Amino acid sequence: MNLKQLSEMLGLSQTTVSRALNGYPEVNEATRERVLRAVQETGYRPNKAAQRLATGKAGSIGLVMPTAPGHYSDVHFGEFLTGLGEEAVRHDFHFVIMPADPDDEVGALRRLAISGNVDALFVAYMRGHDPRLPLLKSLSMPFLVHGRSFGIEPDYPYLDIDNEGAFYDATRLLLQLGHTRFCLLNGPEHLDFAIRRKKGVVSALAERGLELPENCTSHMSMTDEHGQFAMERFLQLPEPPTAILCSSTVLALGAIRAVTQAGLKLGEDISLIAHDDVLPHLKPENFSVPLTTTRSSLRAAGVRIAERLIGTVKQDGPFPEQELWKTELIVRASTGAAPR
Amino acid sequence: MNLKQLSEMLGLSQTTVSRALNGYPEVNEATRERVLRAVQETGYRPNKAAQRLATGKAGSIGLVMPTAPGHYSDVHFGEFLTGLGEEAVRHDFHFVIMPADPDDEVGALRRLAISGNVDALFVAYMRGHDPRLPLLKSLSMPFLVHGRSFGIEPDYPYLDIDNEGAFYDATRLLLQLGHTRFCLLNGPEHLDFAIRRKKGVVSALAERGLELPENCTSHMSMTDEHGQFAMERFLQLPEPPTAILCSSTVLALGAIRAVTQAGLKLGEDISLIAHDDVLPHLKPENFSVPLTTTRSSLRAAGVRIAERLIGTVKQDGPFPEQELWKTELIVRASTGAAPR
DNA sequence: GTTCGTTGTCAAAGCGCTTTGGAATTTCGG
DNA sequence: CCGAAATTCCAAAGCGCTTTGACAACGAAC
Repeated sequence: MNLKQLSEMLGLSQTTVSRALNGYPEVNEATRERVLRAVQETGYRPNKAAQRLATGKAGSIGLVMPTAPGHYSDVHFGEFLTGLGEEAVRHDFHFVIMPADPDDEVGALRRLAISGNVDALFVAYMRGHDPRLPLLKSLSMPFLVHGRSFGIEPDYPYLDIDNEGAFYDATRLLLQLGHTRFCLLNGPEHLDFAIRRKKGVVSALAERGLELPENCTSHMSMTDEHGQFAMERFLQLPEPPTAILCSSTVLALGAIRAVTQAGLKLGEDISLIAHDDVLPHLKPENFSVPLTTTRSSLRAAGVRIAERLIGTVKQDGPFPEQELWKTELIVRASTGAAPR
Repeated sequence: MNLKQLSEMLGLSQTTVSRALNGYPEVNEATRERVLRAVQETGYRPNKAAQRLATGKAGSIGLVMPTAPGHYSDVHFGEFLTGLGEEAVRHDFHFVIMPADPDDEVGALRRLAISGNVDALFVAYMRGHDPRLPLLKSLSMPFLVHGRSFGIEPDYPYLDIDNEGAFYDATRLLLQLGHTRFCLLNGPEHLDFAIRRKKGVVSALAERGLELPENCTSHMSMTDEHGQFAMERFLQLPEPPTAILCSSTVLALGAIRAVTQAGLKLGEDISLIAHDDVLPHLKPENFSVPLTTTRSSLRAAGVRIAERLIGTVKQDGPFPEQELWKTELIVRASTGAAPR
């Protein structure tokens, strides 16, 4: 069933039917009623490809999903996507997901953009000096960035959380509890959030005249295995840390395993604060020792990003170009006074 | 840059350029070279919407992502998607993801299908007597199902793992170890895999004249919280179980917490076997007591499904219509002889 | 009774691509 | 050197939709 058939069936022209469907005013209410009823009965749906070809829009936002053999799927990605989806479904938008090797993000993004398949672009996993940003700016297509790119003038639309502030606050709390030997379990070194979180820790320590030694920070993709591995290394240092900052509850899962296996008590021998993306399957309050966390819902960020992006495409704006969300520091049992 | 401009630039007709690009034989090699070079230089890419309109194909497979406020994002979904993506990227295919309320799966699927935006459909989270199956069959569009639908003649293309066999084998192992009191921590009741796994357990027990009482099975979405909650209930039964079967390592995570908090020893007081989808962030060998599991990689299934689906669209077939993968039963430390 | 807005409708052009049916050119056997 | 076959290219139609510009039909206004 296409427009032509439908209009013939109704004895109307395609124009009139199209207008009736798209809510144009210059069509008789009775006629519109009749058309709408026919659509109900026949189950007619406009062909999106044709619609896109004609209008240049088709209600889709594009994103690149990093994937490759050997590349870990990221729990955080799924959670974020759910948030995007939750909002998109309300507007009958969909996503075009282009899987791409992480080494070819720029190429994939360009292909996606000029494929004429999407109305707007979304990018995440920002890096320092991210090469996608110049591309995006040159593309004359709406886009929105989750995170920011350290080292590049923030003159692009983004939504980010205050990573630096979060880890600054967390570090200060641990300092107040008397800790002096810190370690940081961070995400991959090149990623923007990792850079900023480290910065937060370093500057809080600096205020007390302390440093974060190179061998007390570890950068890795955020799996529990990596967390355990790194924590084991930390515990073997000549002066092992008493305070741990951790970029994800997933990392914390592994790190805590290492702590326990070393016969240490979390919240007594070792204090730990993790960043909590509010992953539904991994709640900090459910850890055997409930975790003190800096919290910001990844999913909520997804919802908001979809909202802004869709709004931009539909020209519902204006939206704030930049948003920086504060995180909450929630104290639970994994932090305690430094052992003496 | 579009075809017309490109062809004018080259002094050729659109036809010739199009043919040169799409590998048709009736074009001079020298001409083809020239066209290809021009494409390189200009960065020309065909408009997918136009291509789709003209050919009816555009290299995309559609899937519905269940999502709603309050609906848990599912780790398994992300992992599976990564597998799909890994294969799709090799063929320059992409996904169109339509988010939809779980209550409106059928409607969303229909909309996606007749939107003219996808070449093939993929569905997962199959239920018993799944209403999407009749729809899919009536749609005259290639599709592939992950899982099966209990109660419907399996005359549709699917890829599934042998859920019943897996849990049958796991139960037998526990029986051989002398266990007699079993509990099953299962996924949502209406889902096909849950139905079959339960069936596997029940039939293995039946062979020994045992039953699985109603209050010894629990159906819920697979988060660690639910796992813990259900396990706590099981442990309060008048005759608590010594053997646990568990539909996911995520559930196991919570269940084990409950076991530990009850002061029981895993692998001694309680034996547990979980199904392992090979989630990279949750490896059974990394549990404090390494987990005995039935294993089948969800990601590998994703790769295979994409391979078949893309092959079908490209008419590369023939592919087997149905595939049933065996799982591996891997014994680790979480299973031991029944306590006496 | 003519003119002028309104209102409801339509025919046709155009979006960027593929593909059909033919035309122009080249090749080659006889 | 001619006619047929093979090669190389082109003009135009068509995919399903939106949108522009125009046209009847109808009162209202002069």
